[in-house]
Amino acid sequence: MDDMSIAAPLDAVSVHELEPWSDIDHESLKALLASSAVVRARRGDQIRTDIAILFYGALGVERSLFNGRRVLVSLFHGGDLIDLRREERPRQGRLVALADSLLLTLDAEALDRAVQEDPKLGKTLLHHAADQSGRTRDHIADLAAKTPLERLASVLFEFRRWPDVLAIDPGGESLMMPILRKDIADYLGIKPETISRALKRLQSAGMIATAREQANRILFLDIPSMRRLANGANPRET
Amino acid sequence: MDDMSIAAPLDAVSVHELEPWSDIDHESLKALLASSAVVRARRGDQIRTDIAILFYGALGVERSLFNGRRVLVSLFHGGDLIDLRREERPRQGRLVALADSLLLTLDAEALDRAVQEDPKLGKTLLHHAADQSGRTRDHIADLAAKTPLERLASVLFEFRRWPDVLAIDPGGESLMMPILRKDIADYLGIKPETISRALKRLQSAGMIATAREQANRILFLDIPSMRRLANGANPRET
DNA sequence: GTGGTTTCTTGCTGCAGATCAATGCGGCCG
DNA sequence: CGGCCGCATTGATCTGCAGCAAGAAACCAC
Repeated sequence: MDDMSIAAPLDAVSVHELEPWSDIDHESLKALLASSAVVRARRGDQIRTDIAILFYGALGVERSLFNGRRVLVSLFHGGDLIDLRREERPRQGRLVALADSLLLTLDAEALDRAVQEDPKLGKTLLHHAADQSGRTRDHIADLAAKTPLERLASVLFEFRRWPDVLAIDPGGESLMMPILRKDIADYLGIKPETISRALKRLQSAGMIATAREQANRILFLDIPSMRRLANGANPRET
Repeated sequence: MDDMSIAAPLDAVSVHELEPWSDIDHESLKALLASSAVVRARRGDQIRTDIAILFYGALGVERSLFNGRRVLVSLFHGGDLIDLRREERPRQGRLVALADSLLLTLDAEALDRAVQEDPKLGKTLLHHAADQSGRTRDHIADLAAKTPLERLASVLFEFRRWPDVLAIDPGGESLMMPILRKDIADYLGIKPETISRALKRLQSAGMIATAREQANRILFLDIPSMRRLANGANPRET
């Protein structure tokens, strides 16, 4: 991993506190951790691992086209299990940190063994895979058919589900933007300028507000309208 | 399944001739087929099954937004194994036939059993899943960052890999458009008119030609340029 | 603190693709 | 054989986002 440092070793107990992994048998987790490494990544670092558990932060799979065009194919947040073993041709996608992150890199064989020993782990993994494939389909629908305004509303709801973001405001009435405008733009297939303008439109429509003194904090004022918008309703119809 | 008819039963031998399934042990396949139904679907039919092997034709997962906007989230072709069991919320996607198709609907439990008995089947399934997730990522990159011209070039290469299409011209120097313009458009996130115009541009650029007397047949004239275009090179740079 | 760098916002302009509308083409059925 | 219906094409116009550039704000290192 580029420019990444190995952080203080993590013990099974603290991983246990991470919501999605809390029901895994303590011993299985411990064995798995024995083959793992805790890694701290800073924004911009590339991460060269096939399998990882993201503890907190934000990662993305990045692809570059000619003319400097860049796409973020998918986003990962705290609690996600990332498994890129299936990735076809190499060079087609790089895993990069979009925010300062803490993650656990796992050994493929150790994971396979742990799954065999603890059926609950297998179930958790499967559930995560299903969740991620669902997110992927949602994302395709966003990219194929939605306006920038709708895409932004959609991604704001996505952020609202991120545990890191939730932790700051469990009520869910506000969120801190977890990644840069540029990265949101590359994820949504639009330009940062368009994000700015779309945020302004959401404000003047009374759906959101920005917190004074915290420009990067978004307050949700009208969640039902936002939801309709995110689902592809015409803004004039809401 | 709407408006679908059960076709004459298929025997293991004929499924065996389908390329991706040819290395599966004959007995495993036979057991699996015992729990299956061969179904013929016409263009437009909705298919209500979680698991199917597509024999020939074209299927797509369709989503509808408000304002009549429609997205084809993914496309399947002859030889594909379709497994929608993981599909999250229902109503979010429907499996529909985009061309007259012949498929084998499978029983989930029988498939699981067959996988346990024949490791090769499991390997084949995994390979297919990896292939499809790769296609999905390619598709996201297309939607997020490519121009309509590039998207069209990209989907033409995708069609060129379809066995049905290949069967007509094994050399791969031409193809019959396997699905309607409207469906291609909904898959690429553009309008049918734009497809027409993009095809014309590819013609005047000398990359393709249409066969006389067969308007729907595309002849590839300059595959390297097409490939560069599909990969996101600027058309002026090719 | 201060200076420099990166990120975000705002204004202006141009153009690619959507939209609307008309025509062309082909298959199918009476 | 002729008429109809669905699909594809072509043309003309409109609009929303990209592109570019300047300025403001936030962030970082020192």
